[in-house]
Amino acid sequence: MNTGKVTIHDISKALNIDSSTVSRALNNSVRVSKTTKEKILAKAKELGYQRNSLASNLRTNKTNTIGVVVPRISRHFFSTVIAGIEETAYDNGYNVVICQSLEQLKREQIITETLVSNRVDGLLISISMQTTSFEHLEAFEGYGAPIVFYDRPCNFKNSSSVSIDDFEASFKATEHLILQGCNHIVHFGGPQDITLYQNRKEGYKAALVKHGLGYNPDYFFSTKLSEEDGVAMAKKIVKFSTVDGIVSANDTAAISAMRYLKSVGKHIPKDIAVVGFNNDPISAVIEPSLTTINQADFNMGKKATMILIEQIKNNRTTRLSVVLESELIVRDSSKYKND
Amino acid sequence: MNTGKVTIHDISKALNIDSSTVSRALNNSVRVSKTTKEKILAKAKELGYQRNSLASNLRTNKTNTIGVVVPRISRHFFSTVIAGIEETAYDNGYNVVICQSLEQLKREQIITETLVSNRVDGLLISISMQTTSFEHLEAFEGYGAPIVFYDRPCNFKNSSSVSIDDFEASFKATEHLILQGCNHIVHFGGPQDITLYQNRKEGYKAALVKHGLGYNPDYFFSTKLSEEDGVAMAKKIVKFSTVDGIVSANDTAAISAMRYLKSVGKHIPKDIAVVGFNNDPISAVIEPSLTTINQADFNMGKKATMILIEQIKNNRTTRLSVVLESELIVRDSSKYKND
DNA sequence: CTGTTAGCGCCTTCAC
DNA sequence: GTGAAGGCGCTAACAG
Repeated sequence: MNTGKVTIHDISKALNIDSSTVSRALNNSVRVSKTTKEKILAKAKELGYQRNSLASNLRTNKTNTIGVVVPRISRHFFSTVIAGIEETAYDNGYNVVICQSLEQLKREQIITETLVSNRVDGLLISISMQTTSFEHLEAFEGYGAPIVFYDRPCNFKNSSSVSIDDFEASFKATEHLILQGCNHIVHFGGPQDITLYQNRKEGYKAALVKHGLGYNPDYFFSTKLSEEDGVAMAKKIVKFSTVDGIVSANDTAAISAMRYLKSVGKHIPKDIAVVGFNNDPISAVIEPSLTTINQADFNMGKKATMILIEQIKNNRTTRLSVVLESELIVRDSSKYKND
Repeated sequence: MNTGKVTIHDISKALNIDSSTVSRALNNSVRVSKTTKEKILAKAKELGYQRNSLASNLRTNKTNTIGVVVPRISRHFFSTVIAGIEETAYDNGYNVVICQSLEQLKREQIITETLVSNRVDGLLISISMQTTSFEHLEAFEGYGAPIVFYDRPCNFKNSSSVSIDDFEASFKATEHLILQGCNHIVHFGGPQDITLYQNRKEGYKAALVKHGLGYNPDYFFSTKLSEEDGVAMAKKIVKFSTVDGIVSANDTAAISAMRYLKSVGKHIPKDIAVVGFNNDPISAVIEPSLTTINQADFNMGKKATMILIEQIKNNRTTRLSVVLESELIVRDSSKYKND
């Protein structure tokens, strides 16, 4: 085994075949005879040849790599999206570079600059919560790399986006509780300057109205949906003894609220039914009674990647906006009970 | 703004300065006058120049990039390790490429081949559960890239590893339960052909022996520690009405067992105390009574990266084995109760 | 301080 | 089917 700095020229010399032929053989070109191809492959293996993608990418001006920017990989929703991205990318012969912005604009800028300087063929990005301007993304268009936004859509030049219909998802969740017999449904809403959370609130309202329940402002909360917020809201609810349902705009608040409610003797879901978004399976192990709205996570990754690859291949950036259907997952809370 | 294919030569021509000087200026070399440096930087900005790292890396034969192979990013333990890796890498001017093996050898092989062909400067890897031979890692040594194993140590050439002392962690957990007054402690063990799980079992035994409780084979289970395994073991425990403590070799089994036990009226932690490894914070929201052994996750990432960078810089691969201390996190189950 | 020269490893016309 | 030649964009001697 060699020291590893083996190049096509080493193979070329060892075999007395020109390096261009070696290159062709290594790329499985049809214009090389089967016998020489075999000879070359054998020698390459013997010498421990390792292709240098830097050189080849420089020459061909493409990297077969997709850059992915994600706010935080540890969030269940995002790691599932990534799974969908990776599957689709690998199936189509692309590599994936995953980077976390940690919801910081500064980091997002550094990351995207690195991706640009490494000339990824395209970008999949869910922008950070701090991101309001998009100059750092212009460089991608600059060298012809298409951009697809996922989950957090953006109006940026000719870029496309894939997301879900928040209004519809929230509507579905609320209607589900109504059909279960809930009459006093609370909404744990997020910051109302974010479109996504506005839409979730509107979906909640629309479902109430449709079923003749009417919207009660006392039943609407707007917080950052943290663990603490969940507990605080649960405490308020205990005072409204009539509340029999919660539609939470995220999972964190839903779960911590449930936990608090149970600790004070409220039975879930008999007394109060809860719906959250994108619950980690681990919460289902512990709280099977928590109903979930699935944001089409895996499919979102697949769809976004498919669109991106299509644009890379056809060398164009046509604006495209895909809205995926959300899915209501109702768990069976009796799973472990009837043994 | 240009189409983006701007090179140093374009700047060179526009300014009538040689491209080598442009290159130096762009790299902030001291051997360029301040005035020309400013002129060059201004023109670069004006033309929308974007450095091509492919070319530069090819030339310098280094990429300033660390490859990271992780079994699964969605697992809380690993995503925390990654946070530690990223922080350390960025602070030292390195980029990070994260790849998931999904515990599959096949994928690990493909991933490492890509990392090699892209000539990462070093590798951080936690091998997949399927990995028993290491040929696919030889290419790294081949071109001089050091390897550091984290969490799952390996005897591979001159590579280093960073892990925790599983024996000590398990011992600590078991002793903790004993000191709480538990006399009949069960161990949910993993596959015993894996050293890690052997060590955890031995730590459990040693603590029992130290405190004069003795090891009872009926109290030891060996499974894959899945959710279903957790429930199945919990069911068995219910039959041993004496059991008052569980040391689980992972979190999944611990959590699902707890859930089952509670569903059949066992109170946690009064009737049965449970310790698991690396619980996701989400489980703490729902089950604060679950005690946790923290595998020094963030620090493991930091430490492994520091070692790797040190080896990259000094261009050597000295075998190093670092064992980090684990930490017992005892939660307060009354957190939400006394309101 | 700046220019000249050469080449990193690979691929791709263009010949033959 | 194979070889010769040139260059992707950048940097590192070596001069001056």
